[in-house]
Amino acid sequence: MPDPDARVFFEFFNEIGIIEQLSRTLLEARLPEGLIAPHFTVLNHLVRLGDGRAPIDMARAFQVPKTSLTHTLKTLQTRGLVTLAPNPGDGRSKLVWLTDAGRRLHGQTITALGPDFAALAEKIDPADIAPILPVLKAVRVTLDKARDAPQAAVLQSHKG
Amino acid sequence: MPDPDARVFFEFFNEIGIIEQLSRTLLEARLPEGLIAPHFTVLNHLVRLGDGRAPIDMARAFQVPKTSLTHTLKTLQTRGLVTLAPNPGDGRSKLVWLTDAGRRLHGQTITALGPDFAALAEKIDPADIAPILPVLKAVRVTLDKARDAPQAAVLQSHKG
DNA sequence: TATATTTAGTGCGATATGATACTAACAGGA
DNA sequence: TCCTGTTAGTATCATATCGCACTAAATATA
Repeated sequence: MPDPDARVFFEFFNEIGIIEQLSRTLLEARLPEGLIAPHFTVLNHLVRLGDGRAPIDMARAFQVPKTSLTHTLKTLQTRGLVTLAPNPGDGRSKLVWLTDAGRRLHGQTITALGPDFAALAEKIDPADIAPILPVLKAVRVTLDKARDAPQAAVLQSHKG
Repeated sequence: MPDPDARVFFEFFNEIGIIEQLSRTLLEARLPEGLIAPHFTVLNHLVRLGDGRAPIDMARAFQVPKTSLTHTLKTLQTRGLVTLAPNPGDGRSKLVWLTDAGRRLHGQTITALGPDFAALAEKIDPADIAPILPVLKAVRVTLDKARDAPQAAVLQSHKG
């Protein structure tokens, strides 16, 4: 690691990884027994962007293999948090809909996280967080494009 | 999510999660078949902080259950990247040592990531990343303390 | 239209993660 | 020293992740 630029990114991704793990643990402490972060991610996606979406589109959005999403959706379906219906526009596909229980659980989880974020806000000034959001977004978009760009084959996995 | 402060943190953790996944995919594309991010994390920890460490200390450092680390170490051991020896100072414990192959693989992986980081540096100015590292570190430390603080029992999982 | 290719979803198997429960070893107090 | 509680590691089991291969449906091409 002789290159100082590379070192900065290396440390950046290291911090990202640790924070992701800590925040995931926090989220999962607020979810009902047996539900983990990926389940909430699906609910959150459907609430924020609207339900009635195809699993394949969600798998792409989350950058996970479609087999993983199939499994996640099966658990959510079993617990009555989403329903899967045929996609009228494409016989191969399905559409995922939130149930009332799913929508309710999402709201309850957000509510349960409120005190945690309030406590965090006492230690970390949100005004320090807001300005770094655009940087994070730029990194995310760049990594995302690199993954999709054909010429950046080196960055591609065989997920899909 | 009525509280604007909470919203900032929510979006922050959302970006963190996505970047973590994309960067993990990138790292794993640079690792040999069958090795994934947690394996590299162990090698990196031992190279940077020195080997001859007890598994329990590493489990705490990574915030993973010790059973998960046992499994990770078993794979690294099978592939000849680390060795496990008795801990002379504690009969219950062991010490993890890097093999030459393990140290070599770590270096090779860093080298392999060089071009990726160089490409990233063309899109994202490292000078924009450096100043946010202290903020990320502050968030990480705060979450970490919250997890350990007894009075913040709500933040605690039952990992350990 | 007929055929070939691509795509959405899933079954299956291998590996990973983590909760529970256990053993062996350490540590503190009587 | 003995006893009690704690701690490090692991076996086991349930669930999660994801690559591979398959089916059915859509799309492209001849």
